[in-house]
Amino acid sequence: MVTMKDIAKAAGVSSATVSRAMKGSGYIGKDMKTKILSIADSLGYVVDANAQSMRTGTTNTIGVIVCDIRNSFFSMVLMEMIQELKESGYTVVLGYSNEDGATELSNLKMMLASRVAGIIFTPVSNENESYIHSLHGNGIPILQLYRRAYEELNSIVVDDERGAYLATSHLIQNGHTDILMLGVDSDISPNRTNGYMTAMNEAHIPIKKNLMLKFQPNEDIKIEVRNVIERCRPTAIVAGTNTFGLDVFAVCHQLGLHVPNDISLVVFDDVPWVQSFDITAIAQPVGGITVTAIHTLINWIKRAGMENAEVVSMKIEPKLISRCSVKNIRKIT
Amino acid sequence: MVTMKDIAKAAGVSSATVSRAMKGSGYIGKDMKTKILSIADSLGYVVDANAQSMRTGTTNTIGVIVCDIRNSFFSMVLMEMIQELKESGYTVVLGYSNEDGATELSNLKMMLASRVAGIIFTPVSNENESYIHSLHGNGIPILQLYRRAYEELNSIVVDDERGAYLATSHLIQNGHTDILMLGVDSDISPNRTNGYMTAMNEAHIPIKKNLMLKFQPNEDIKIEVRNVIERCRPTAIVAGTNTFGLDVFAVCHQLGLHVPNDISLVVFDDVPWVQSFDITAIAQPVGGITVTAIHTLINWIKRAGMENAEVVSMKIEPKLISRCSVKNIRKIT
DNA sequence: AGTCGATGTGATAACGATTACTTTTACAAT
DNA sequence: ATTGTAAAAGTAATCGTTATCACATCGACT
Repeated sequence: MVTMKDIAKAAGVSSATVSRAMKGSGYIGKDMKTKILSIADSLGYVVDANAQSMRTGTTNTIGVIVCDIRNSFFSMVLMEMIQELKESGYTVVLGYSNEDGATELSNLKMMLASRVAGIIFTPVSNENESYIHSLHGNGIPILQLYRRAYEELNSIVVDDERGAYLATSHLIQNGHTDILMLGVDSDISPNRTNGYMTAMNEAHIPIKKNLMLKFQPNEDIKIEVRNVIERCRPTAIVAGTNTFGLDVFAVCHQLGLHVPNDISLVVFDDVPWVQSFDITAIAQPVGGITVTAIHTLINWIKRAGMENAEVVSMKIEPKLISRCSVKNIRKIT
Repeated sequence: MVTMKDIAKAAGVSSATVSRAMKGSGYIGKDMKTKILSIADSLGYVVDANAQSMRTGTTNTIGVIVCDIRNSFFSMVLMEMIQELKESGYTVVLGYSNEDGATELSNLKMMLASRVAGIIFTPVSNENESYIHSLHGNGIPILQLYRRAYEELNSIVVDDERGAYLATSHLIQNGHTDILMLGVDSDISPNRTNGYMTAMNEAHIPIKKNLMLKFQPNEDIKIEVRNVIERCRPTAIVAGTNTFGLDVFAVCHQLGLHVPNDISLVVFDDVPWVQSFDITAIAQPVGGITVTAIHTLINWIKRAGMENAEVVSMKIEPKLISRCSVKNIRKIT
């Protein structure tokens, strides 16, 4: 590898001058600068980011941990983040927690070893609290995205409760009362089922416990959903994640049920397959929220040292996108 | 941040001893080792991977560049890779080329700056040849995955031509002759349409040029597909990527056509939505190929210095998974 | 003429972990 | 008692970059 020393030798100057030419900082002669840059270019010089960060004590690396890449929603989020971070000059170190706390922890440790300048992650649970705190104590800005497991940490989330409320209300407005809610079971966000309950209560529809279920985010729920559909015959379903929505379709296919004629469906997250199959969806604003998250984090990084005591906790409004997967079954009056 | 020096001071030894205790290499007393490790633990010590790599001249970082994360297939590939690399002790730096050569190049440069130990990527085109060569010249093992843009570089790909052949043959066996091929247009892999042609020729079915199309991998092909379907009324479609498959469904929905009754469909890549909607698919073996790719790359890294002149170029067999999206329209004889 | 300040460059010391080399210690073999 | 040898631990240099300090040059102004 070509180093600054090599360039210095070729240009007949010291490596300090080469450094100044590269960064454009400090006093550097105009001619010398162009000369050095052209030599560097011809030798194929590339900075050693590791050496750079060791000397400066800072890196331009951001750690990102996603909980589930199979869920297209998180793929979209990841894509947006990478693009935005790259534009801001950051390198992304990627971890994958697979909804598992221990894996999340080992990823966090790896990122600390890489001396990341900040971390964005979708927490799996709140079981890594002490470690997260030690990171925070080390001055590493941490941002929770889409889930808020740690109250005292910065977070940007979508109002899931509101989303479930919108979905359920929409179904109620279309005449449905036997609505199956496939919620996410997690000590972090029991919110989606709350929204369901609010909408049902508001419409004075009694809630049947058999129709309000909670599952692990990465659970295969086909068998249970099939049982519920056969036993309770709901006329509509709210799928709390888009993978749950896929499972619903698989079950409907097994049972010969058609959406929306036999059963209506609203799905969380407006991902490509949901769009192509024209499914009514609760859209979480991926683009906006992601860019906001990145810029927020970068701001925290830049004013390191300043105590940013205030915990930022943003909550973003989801939208219902009405498409063709909901049938109006209201009796004509 | 806690350094080895801090631990050394606390333990009353030199930092060299601390280093030996950490690595377990060289001569180190048993008691001293446990003592040092416990002190390190209580102080919350974490190695500085940057300092480590500067000193040793090697990193345990692998660069991964994906071309399209929206395509669930690549999400699955990425997920597998991260898990496998993590198990092998590597850190992943992620780049996203978005099917764009210039973006690919800037990602490659970033990775060189990070002094990655190796690169796995799905090339966009062969336009970055000279830069790729310079990386190779710098002794960085590079592996092309799923696409082979650079002949002289190691590659692991699936036999796309064979996949298209399987898909087309399957449709022909089910009585279809007017088969629309939605291929991928790229100077890298014109193979999928080749397989289509082979199958058609074998069955002595004349190929209509209107039915053999090529598109950019990330192109929105809905309008063109709609036009072709309306004009040519094919009875079956081979979607060369699963995003093309989604577009086909969107168009069918617009036109009121149902799969498989009105039109049959075979899709490339056995991703979650394809499984849930019970679509006949050409499955590329994600798990196997990915693990193979990782291990291959790690082997190259480990025996750096040895000239590994032979270019590894693996081609893996795709499989047709027969499901419910193909209708048998053969006349009963 | 002499002082000041602005500018250009060199020399050098870190950053934190590793390692070749050296020193010390312990203990066995002669 | 002396030498030999292996284990344990210390010393210091090194990786590539950059920040700090020092030095030199030049023009301008009192």
